[in-house]
Amino acid sequence: MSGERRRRVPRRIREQQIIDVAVQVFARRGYHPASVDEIAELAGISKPMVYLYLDSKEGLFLACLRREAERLVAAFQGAARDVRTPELRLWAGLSAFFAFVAEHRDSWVVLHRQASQLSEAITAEVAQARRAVMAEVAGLVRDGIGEALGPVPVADEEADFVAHALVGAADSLTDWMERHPGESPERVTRRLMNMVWVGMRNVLAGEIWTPPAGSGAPGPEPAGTPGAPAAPEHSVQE
Amino acid sequence: MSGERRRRVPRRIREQQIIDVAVQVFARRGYHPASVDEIAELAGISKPMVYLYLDSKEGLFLACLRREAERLVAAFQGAARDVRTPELRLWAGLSAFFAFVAEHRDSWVVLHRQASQLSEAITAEVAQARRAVMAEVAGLVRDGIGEALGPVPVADEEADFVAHALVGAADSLTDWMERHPGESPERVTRRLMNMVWVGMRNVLAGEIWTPPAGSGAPGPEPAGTPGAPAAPEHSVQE
DNA sequence: GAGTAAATTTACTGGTGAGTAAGATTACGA
DNA sequence: TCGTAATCTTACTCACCAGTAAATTTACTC
Repeated sequence: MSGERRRRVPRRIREQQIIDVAVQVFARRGYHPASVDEIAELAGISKPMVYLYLDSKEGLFLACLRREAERLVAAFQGAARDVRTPELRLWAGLSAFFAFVAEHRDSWVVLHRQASQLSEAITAEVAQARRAVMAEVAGLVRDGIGEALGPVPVADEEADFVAHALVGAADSLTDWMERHPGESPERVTRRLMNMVWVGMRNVLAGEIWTPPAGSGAPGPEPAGTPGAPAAPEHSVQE
Repeated sequence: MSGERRRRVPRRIREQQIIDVAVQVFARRGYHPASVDEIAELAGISKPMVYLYLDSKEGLFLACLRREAERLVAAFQGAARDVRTPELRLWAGLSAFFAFVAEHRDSWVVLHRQASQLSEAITAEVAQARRAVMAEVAGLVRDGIGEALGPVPVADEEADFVAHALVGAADSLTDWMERHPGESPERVTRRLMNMVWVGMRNVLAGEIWTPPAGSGAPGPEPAGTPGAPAAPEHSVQE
């Protein structure tokens, strides 16, 4: 066959190669079922190299986590930078998120789906990453709404609520995108923004929608609309 | 305590006891790190019993999955039944969901977080359960909007989009609830409904919100999509 | 071309956990 | 009372996999 001898490669590069493969394998199999042997083999290397460079399986996973999280956050912030209004920054951030996931599906799987049932350190890392994203989004929300709505005392709690809903929706829409390859990240973003933009303002300004009273529905009755009209009229001050 | 001899128990009951424990352990540790030995021990039973009744670790997990999914769907549908308008049904369904998660956190963890990186059969089961939930929600959305908006041609695709966003948001808000124990499921539901109700109509009626044109908007999409046939990239109708 | 540090390998250990064989014990009806 | 079917246990096997010891080879420097 080919006389292709396995060339030696400096540590930095090898590390990245290992992490590249590891992200794929972790995404494919999940943390525990993934074996270091397989990762080493796919990386065209022997197992002790992995341990020499990344310390342990957990260390390897942490490295994957950190690198991919950094990339995602960078994409998010990079898109939002240099954009004037907070509304547009939110748009840009979401758009970048969808584009990122569309292009680096493995990264997203590792970051999100796989990182639950792991040992302390990892769980902490993931939780921190998630908190960071939440904070970022919550900030955009707060700023965006603050500007659009004027000096309204926007409680952090409210912004946090909106951020959670937004991130969760975006995350879930990731699956939807997978089944609709024709959809561009921009289009998905537009739909999502359209879906929540007005509502965000409502929530942050205090709740407006209430479940129409009566009608064996759960909960107390604020008794706002007696006849339970199908669509509670919203203050859509666009 | 001491003199208490271990009574024999008929199969049906033992199975439920085993599943009870398994749900806890799977939720706590995750699928792979969970050991059948531990589950057996906590169930006050020896390992072969588990294999006799549930066939395998995978069978055990599947049993957990099926039971908890059934419970969740039952709660969801039970709440929506006997409610007149679709809008209220959606409200009732979401409310029931939040109440369920608040009360059976382990069930939700098993159903959602743990069920990703597993062998064929399990992945399929989970995917099916998720699809069922999505379909349910999408149906409510379509009906609710259809009634509120009159005879509008609501594409299934649009309803599916909204359903994904809704379910994802609800899922994520689960975490938010954990950090806000004072919040009742009803209140969370109200906020979420307030946030998306108007937007849903917008999305289903065709997109309204568009990123304001020009303004140095995010253009970080250099990679060629110039000839994209499916989605007109810059349909920024002002 | 030595000399040296970095890159890399072969060949192991030890522990853990899924799954099972073979049999012991209890309830329960005829 | 006795049989028998269901319930339950002890005591294994076997494979897989994280992690390591010790050496071996390559590249780079002087």
